[in-house]
Amino acid sequence: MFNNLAPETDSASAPTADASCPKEVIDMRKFNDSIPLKLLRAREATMAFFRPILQEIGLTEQQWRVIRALNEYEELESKQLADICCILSPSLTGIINRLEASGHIKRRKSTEDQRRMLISLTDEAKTMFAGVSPRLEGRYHAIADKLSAEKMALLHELLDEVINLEP
Amino acid sequence: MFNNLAPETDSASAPTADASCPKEVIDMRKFNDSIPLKLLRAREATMAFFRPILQEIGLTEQQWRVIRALNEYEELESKQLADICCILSPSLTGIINRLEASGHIKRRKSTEDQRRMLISLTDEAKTMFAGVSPRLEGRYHAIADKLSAEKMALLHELLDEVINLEP
DNA sequence: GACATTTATTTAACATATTAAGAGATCAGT
DNA sequence: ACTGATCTCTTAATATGTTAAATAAATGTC
Repeated sequence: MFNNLAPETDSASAPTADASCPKEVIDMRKFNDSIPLKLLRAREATMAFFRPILQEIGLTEQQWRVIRALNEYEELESKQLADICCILSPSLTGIINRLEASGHIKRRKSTEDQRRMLISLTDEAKTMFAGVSPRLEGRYHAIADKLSAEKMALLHELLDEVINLEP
Repeated sequence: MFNNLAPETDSASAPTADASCPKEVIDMRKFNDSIPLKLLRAREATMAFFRPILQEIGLTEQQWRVIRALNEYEELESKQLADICCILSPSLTGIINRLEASGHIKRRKSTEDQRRMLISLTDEAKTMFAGVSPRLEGRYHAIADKLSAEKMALLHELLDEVINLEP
């Protein structure tokens, strides 16, 4: 039997601790124990520290990720950018277009391989990045402080291992 | 899905080790050390275990999350579902509509509060869930095995702490 | 050197994320 | 009972996620 019944009231059954879980389904994880969901929630929790600042400067998470990568690698191909930023190519196409239209990035074609598109930040974007980056770094430190540096380091290690998992 | 960086060909600058990094910014994290990005990558890595199965049955991640929650809580309000599944209400509206159109869920209005929409699985969806769930559980165990149960438990603890962080 | 095969990027079609605003229902205080 | 605030859900507008397919340039093979 796979269905475990939640207690029924009319409108809502709260996330019950449910101590009456039968042994046949003892290994069945509860909904909230899902690792992918927890990773999603954890990401939301951390992004909550940065979102207000990004919203203030009118950039989305993904746009900032692209700008941050370009600030570090100077010039990148579209595919490299997609890999680094964890954004699929079709999504990146739109992001690049909008960032170019807003004057944050510039593009040129590789002279060797006409397929490749090389992307880099404009001077204005570099200046903007330098101005905003400290504030975001501050929020990052806030996270590390609240969690403790030790746990933060441990989390990094574990996440690296998870990232390297392959089906 | 997200491969590593391709080797540099054109004029693209590699992940600059940049020995000339001044001390003022010695604590500036490299791009790939961002916790939100790592959480995103880790989530991708884990979802890679499940995605093929979900694609096989023609359901998206979010749709499956909703179905999984309803299977556990039997009947939920739209807002409860949004909270549990970590999906914003406007997104959930569409998901609910599509899941209803495809015969996976049914909805009724609360008799007490005409604002509230109560949602539950159809019998067909319950049967489908019971059939597919074991396969997904198997993939879940594959993750736990590759990572080790101890690290898995540790990761759960750390993620719970991160989730409870507040700006 | 013609040809099928790869590779980088884009387009298309649909689903979801995000923020703001709107329509209805309920509740609080008067 | 009346008004205003609050709550639930939906709609709207824009941006991104996801898969498949198209385009064009480079590569490999015979």
